[in-house]
Parts: sequence; C-alpha cells; structure tokens
Amino acid sequence: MSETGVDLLRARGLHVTPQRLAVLGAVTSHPHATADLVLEQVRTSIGAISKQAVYDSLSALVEADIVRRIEPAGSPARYETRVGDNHHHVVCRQCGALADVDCAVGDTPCLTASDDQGFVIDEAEVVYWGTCSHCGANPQQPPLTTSSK
Amino acid sequence: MSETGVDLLRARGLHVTPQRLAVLGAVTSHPHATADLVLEQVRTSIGAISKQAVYDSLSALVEADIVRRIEPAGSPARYETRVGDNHHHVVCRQCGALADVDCAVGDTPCLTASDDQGFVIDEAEVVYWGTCSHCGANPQQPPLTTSSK
DNA sequence: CCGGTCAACTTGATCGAGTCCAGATTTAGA
DNA sequence: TCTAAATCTGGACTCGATCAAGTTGACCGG
Repeated sequence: MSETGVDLLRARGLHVTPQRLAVLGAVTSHPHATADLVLEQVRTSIGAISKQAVYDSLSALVEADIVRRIEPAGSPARYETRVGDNHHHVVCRQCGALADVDCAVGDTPCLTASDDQGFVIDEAEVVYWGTCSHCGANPQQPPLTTSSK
Repeated sequence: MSETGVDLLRARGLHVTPQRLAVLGAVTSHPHATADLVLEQVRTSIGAISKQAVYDSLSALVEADIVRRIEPAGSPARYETRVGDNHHHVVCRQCGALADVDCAVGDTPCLTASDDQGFVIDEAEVVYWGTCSHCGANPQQPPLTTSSK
C-alpha cells in the first residue's frame, strides 16, 4: 500500500510530477481505461491536464513497465496496471466490454508457435472474442455505440 | 480452382461487380494487405475505384466469410483470404512484418478460457510478438517507417 | 429483350485516435 | 540556490476509417 506511485516512479528514475501520479492513479482505479477516459479522470482529480501530458505519461509508464497497453481491434488503446502476470482478455463483439481472464492452461502453451518463421518470439497475446452476459441477454439492444449523434 | 470469385460472391448472394472481383483478387495475391495497398492494387488492375468502394467491398467480403480482417496493435487493418483454418500471426515489433503460423498445439487449446466471466466465447485470436529475422540481423536499421517524408 | 428495383459505387466531408512541434515551466542533484 | 535536463501546454496536423447524398449498374420478372 505504501507503493504510492512516487516509489514506482523514483525506482525507474522518472521525474515525479502530479500529472504522472494522477495518470497512474486513474489507470489503477479504472482498469482498461482508454486514454480519453484517463484524461477525464485526471482532470477531475487534479483540475487540468493536457492531452499531450496524458499520452506522454502513459507512454512513460508503459516504457517503465508500470502499466500495460492493450489495443483490441476496433477500440482505442486501453491501459491497465496488471503487468507481469500472464493473463489475457475477452472482448464483447457487441458492446466492446473487456474483461480479464487467466491463461487457459496455466502455463504458457501458446508461447510456442509450431513454426516461428525465423521470428524471435518474446510474447504471445491472446484475445478471446464473444458476447458478454449482458449482450447475450439483450441481443436486440446493444447498450453502446448506438447511432446516437 | 474454378472458384473464380464469381462463384464465391454468388453463393453468398452478393452482387458480382468488377470492383469486388478486383478487391478479392488483390487480397488473394497480396496476403495481409492493408486497405490502402488493396486500393493501389485494384487501381492498377481495373484503373479506378474509390476508397469507399474498397472499404465497402472488404466489409462485404468479411461479412460473407470470404476474407478475414486482422488488426495488429499499432497497424492499420489487414486482410487475408485464409479463413476456416485455425492459424495465427507473428508480428515484428520493429518493422511490422506479419507472418502466418499454425496453432501451437494443433487442436484449439486456446479456445477455452479458464474462467469465461460470463462471456460466450466464439473465437480466440493469438498474436505473437517478436523480432523478424531481418530486424534481428540489423537491429540498428529499421527497414520501415523511418522518418522519411 | 426491356424496364423496375434496390444494392453498390462515386464524390466529398467528417470524425476520432494519436502524433508532432515550439516554447514556457518545473524537477533533480550538487 | 543554481544549472542542466526533463516535462508540460496548446495547437496544428497526419492517418485510418466512416458517414451522407446522389448516381450508376446488377439482377429479376414480365
């Protein structure tokens, strides 16, 4: 609990600024947040911040392995603080909802391609596509991205 | 071999137009092509087509399960004609090169998440990240996306 | 063969995510 | 405190993709 973010930043040799702390806090309290949502959250918490500062802070945090960036097809980039564990994601085709799932087999079976084509593989990313429980129950009423506006 | 594309389109009840045939041909002869590359290729083959028609044709083909759309993070969408078989992709972090790989275990081990969070999963997409043989050999000289232009 | 109907195409504008740039400000360490 | 380096601001801009209105052309029935 004493990992106040300050420690995390200091440990990486990054400057400690209110903006970065707020960005880190926003990502922590809103897993899978988009850059846009982070911007809103940070503005709520510290009053004002530029879009540029958010992107830069997020990039710095990703670079420092403090947060992880994920980009499901058809969605803007999302950020989460869970790094290091080998978990994957489920995406709802209808509403875009995103949830965490642990790796299917526990180990890392998917990290070994049968034929690596000469590539040196360092990461396997798994995205499950399907329908969330809400959309499965209400197939006619997509809760998001309706043609409003 | 007699699947001249016309048959494929007819079988799905789609109108057969020169534009769609050309788009399908471009994707067939250029696996993993971006929409932009398809546009170029089609213009070379039939002279003129609008960007809109390319996107529309590609969407129709994807909808009809004739082509598959893949969207690696940080890249524009790419299209390929291999549908039905359960293969995945390797992406080079440096140059963005993309190659096919078969599923690691042959079956579909990755299609079963340990905890589906209430989602009904219908597809598992695996993306391997790494370095291609070319970039591994020339780490200092990224062959693409240099600051030209 | 001929026309009718509706899908498909064209043009042009728009949108959203993300990046880049120049300049002002702030931080860390001695 | 002082200095160099890193960071933040605000706007313009790129790129991929989509929307909207109107015209063209493919398919079907007569």
